[in-house]
Amino acid sequence: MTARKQRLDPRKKPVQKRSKITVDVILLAAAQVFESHGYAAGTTNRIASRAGVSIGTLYQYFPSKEAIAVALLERHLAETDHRLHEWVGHMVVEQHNLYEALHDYVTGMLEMHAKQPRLQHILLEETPLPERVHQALIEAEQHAAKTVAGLIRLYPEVRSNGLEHTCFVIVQTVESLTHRYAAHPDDQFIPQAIFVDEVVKMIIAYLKCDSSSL
Amino acid sequence: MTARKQRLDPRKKPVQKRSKITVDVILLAAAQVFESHGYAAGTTNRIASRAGVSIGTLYQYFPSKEAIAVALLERHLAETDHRLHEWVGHMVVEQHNLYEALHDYVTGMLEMHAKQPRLQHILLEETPLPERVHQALIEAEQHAAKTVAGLIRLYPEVRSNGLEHTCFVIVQTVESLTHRYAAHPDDQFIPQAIFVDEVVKMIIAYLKCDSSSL
DNA sequence: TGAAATTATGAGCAAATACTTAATTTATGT
DNA sequence: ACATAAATTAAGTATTTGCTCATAATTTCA
Repeated sequence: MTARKQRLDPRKKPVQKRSKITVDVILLAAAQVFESHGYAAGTTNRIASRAGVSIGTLYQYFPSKEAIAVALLERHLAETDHRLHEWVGHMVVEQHNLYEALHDYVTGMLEMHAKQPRLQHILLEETPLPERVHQALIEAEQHAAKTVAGLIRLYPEVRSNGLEHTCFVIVQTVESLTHRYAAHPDDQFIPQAIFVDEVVKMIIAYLKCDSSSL
Repeated sequence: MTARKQRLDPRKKPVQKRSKITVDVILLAAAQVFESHGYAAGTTNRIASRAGVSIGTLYQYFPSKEAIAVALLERHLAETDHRLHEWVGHMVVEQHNLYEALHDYVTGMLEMHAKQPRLQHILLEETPLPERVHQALIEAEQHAAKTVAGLIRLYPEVRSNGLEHTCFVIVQTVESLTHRYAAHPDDQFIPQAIFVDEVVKMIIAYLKCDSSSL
């Protein structure tokens, strides 16, 4: 439970096929254990046991419990980034209008967050993460904001003044709302289709609005 | 560390002035300790020590560590609710236009979340809370949505169709965005005034927009 | 005053927990 | 086949944690 955190690198990196599988199995088990027990109660022994691997093996490839959580999160970050670029690719190829483009974006983010909502929540909020991971998260978000801005800028109906701030708010909004919606899928009284539509409507209105509208 | 959770009620409720002070001191200390150590590392012994009270005394008035966190959170919930009703009072008395009203609302929520952002984050996200607390949180949010809807409805420039869903999205948006903004006050590259203004602008645009705007 | 009720004490327990290490098994390449 | 490197094992350590309980101090009120 204590933060010893002496070792920062794993003792071994997997070189044989066997151990690469072991690492994968451990991460898979960790995801399941964290998902069903939370971070604090997701003990390393339980993870090892679930992976069908001895606790010693686990500590060969992960220097600490924290390292496991970080590895899991990095995976998720990479996937989100991949998803975003996939979206950009689609937008460039197919000629979508603004509504369709934003609809795709919001839907994609919602699906992203809906995948393992509890695990993501645990990793992002319940787990005390090292500073560098927080930095990485912030940078990823800023990168996303720029990417979105680059695409949105192309649509003529979008007002151009203050687009910097506007896109920041939009990315934050989509991120927050989809995260929130996906995190509590049960106690929502709005169906997903309507929810996505409303969010898109709000963003479009925001993008078009005259800034002199007191 | 373990979740024993046998006892659900405190052994004693404070009846003398002395013990009432003790309870307050414990809660104050708990807030400080959680804020600086997080939930897991915010041990009951540390809380008692910080409060200048023996660990036994702490357990006279709080049956478990969890109970302390819940008490702290209930305090915060009550304050939020108070704040909301105060806002409604102001709106009814003074005749604000839509922009002013929403500006007050967003600012109020932001101040609310900015008060002890780290503590709130720890209590809301890092702490494993019992189900009934989650229920209370959801109910509080729905209550807030209805209150906001009741006020917004009065403004003639607001479109009337689908206001149910619209207000749900608005409350979620304000809640999420202010929470997020307040949680990471350092790494924001948008000043607070501009942030609030942008959010209000978005909401107003959303409230006015024609729903047939593909 | 003095006895009953309330409040405070803190050493210590039982139950974890993250992690180590010495020994063993399995794979690799020649 | 065989020596070396890689991978796995699981019993065990040191530490921490939430919490109890027997005792003592203080307050209340007759």
